[in-house]
Amino acid sequence: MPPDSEKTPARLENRLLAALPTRDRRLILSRSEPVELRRGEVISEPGERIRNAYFPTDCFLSLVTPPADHSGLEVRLVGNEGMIGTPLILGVEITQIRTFVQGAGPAWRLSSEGFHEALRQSEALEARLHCYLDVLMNQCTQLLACTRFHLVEARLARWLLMSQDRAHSDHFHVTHEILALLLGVRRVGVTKAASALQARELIHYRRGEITVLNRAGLQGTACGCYGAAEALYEQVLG
Amino acid sequence: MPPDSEKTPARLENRLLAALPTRDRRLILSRSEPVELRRGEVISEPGERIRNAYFPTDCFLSLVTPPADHSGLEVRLVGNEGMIGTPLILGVEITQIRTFVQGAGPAWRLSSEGFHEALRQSEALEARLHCYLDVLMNQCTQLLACTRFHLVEARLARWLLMSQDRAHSDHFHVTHEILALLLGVRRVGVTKAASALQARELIHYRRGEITVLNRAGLQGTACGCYGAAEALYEQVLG
DNA sequence: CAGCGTCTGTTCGCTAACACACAAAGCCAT
DNA sequence: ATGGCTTTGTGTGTTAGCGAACAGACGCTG
Repeated sequence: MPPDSEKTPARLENRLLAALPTRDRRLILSRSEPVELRRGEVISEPGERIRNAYFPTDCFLSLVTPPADHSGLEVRLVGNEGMIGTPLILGVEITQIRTFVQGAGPAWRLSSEGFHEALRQSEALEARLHCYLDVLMNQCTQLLACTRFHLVEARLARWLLMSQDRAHSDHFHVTHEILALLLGVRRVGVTKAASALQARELIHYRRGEITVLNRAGLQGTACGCYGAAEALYEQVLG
Repeated sequence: MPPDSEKTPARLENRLLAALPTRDRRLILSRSEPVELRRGEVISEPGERIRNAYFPTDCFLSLVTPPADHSGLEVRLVGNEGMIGTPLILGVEITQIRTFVQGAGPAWRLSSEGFHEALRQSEALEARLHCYLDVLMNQCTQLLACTRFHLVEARLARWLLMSQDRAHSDHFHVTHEILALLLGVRRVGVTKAASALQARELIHYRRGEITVLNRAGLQGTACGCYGAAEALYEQVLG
C-alpha cells in the first residue's frame, strides 16, 4: 500500500515487536525508553562496543561501510520494520559498521543488558529476531547482486522507494551528496540520475528536499530487487 | 602460514567443531556421517528445503546467486573453517541460494533434525555458530564493498588466495568460465586478468588446472579485503 | 587418427561511470 | 544586502568492463 501524501499522524509501532504476544511485547517494552533520534545523529562507528539496541517506530537509519579506500556504501536501510544492533541477537557486542539517522523520529531504546534479559525470557522474541536475521542475510546477498549489476538510475529509484516506505511519507530529506555516499557512486552520478527522474516527473527535489510524485513510475524504473526484498520480509515476518 | 606445496596427507578437521569441548564435539559428530563431495555436485538450489547441514573437513564449496537478470555471483566460499546450511542455526529451513562443490573432498553430513538436536543440547556449539554467523554477516558487507570498488584483477587474486587456503594446496581446479560466474564478470575479463597474473609469474594455469606460484606476490595484487576477512574470522573464532 | 567438445586467447565497437574542475543558484547570518 | 556556505548543474577527457563474434589449442573418445 502506498503511503499517504502526508505523514500519518497515527502512532506507529515497530513491526518486529508489534507481532509478538502481548506478554512478550510488554516484557521488552518495559525495559525500553522512548527516544527521539535527530537526523545525522551517529549511533555507532566501526569497532565500537554496542551499548544500546534500537527499535525504530517512526524514524529510519542507514548502515554504511565508512569511506576507506573507497567512497562508502550503504549496506542496509532500517525503519520500523527492523532493529539496530543486530549483533546483540547473536551475543556479539562489537559492531563493524557506521550507523546514522537518515530520517528523524521516535524509537525505542534499551541497553544491551536489558536486551539480553528480554531475549532470554522471551522465546517468541528470540524466534522472531532469528527470522529477521535470516531475512537480513538474504537481503544482503541480494544487495550484492544489485550493486554489482544494476545501473545507478535503477538503484537510485529503488533507494527512493525504500526510503519512502520507511519515512511513511512521500517527502523526505536527503542531498545528492549523501545519496552518493549511500550508493557508492560520485555525487555527479546521482545528480545525473536524479535529474533524469525529475525530468520524467517521477520525483521533485530541491536542495535536499525530495518528493516522490509518481510511485508507480518509480517502480517501473527501479530494478526488481525492490519488490523482491520487500516480498521476502513479508513472507517470513509479515 | 602458507599451505605446503603438496596436499597435506594428515586428516583435516572442521575448525568450527575442532574448537569445541570434547563432549560437545562428540555430541554432534555422533549424529554425523562422513561423506565425499564430488566437484560440481549441487547441494542446494534457491527455494529448496534444507535437508542436511555439512561441515567440510577437506573440501570447499561456493554459494552463488544463480544467474537471473545477470550472470551470477559468488556470495561466499566455504571450506573447513565454515559450514553449509547456516539458516538452520536460525531455525530457518529454506535456503535462497545455490550451493555447489568447488573442490572435492570429505565432509561431515547430518540431517537438519540431527543438527537441531545437537544445537539444543550444546550451548557451546550454539554460541560458536552464532559467532560464525556474525562473522559471515560482516564478511558479506565487506564483499559488497569489494565487489563494488575493486578491479577484476585484484578480486581474482583475492579469490585465488581464498581458494588456496580452503584447498590446503597451491593447486586446484577451476576454469575461467566458472571464475566469471563467481566474480560476476565476463569470461573474457577473467582471461585478461588471469593472463596478466600469469605473465607476472604469480600463477600458472592450463585448461582449468591452476597453480599458485608466488603467494606473496598475489597478496600484493589482491585487495586488502583478503587479509581483512581472514583476520575477522581469526579474531572471533580463531 | 579423426572428430568433437572444452578451454583459452584476441579483436572491435560501445557505454556507464570515473576524475577533475568550475559555474550557478539557493539559503542563512552578520 | 552582502558575503559565505551548501547544494546542484555542466563540461572535458579517460577508462574498466560489456557484448558479440571468432580462432586456435588441447585432450578425450570412438
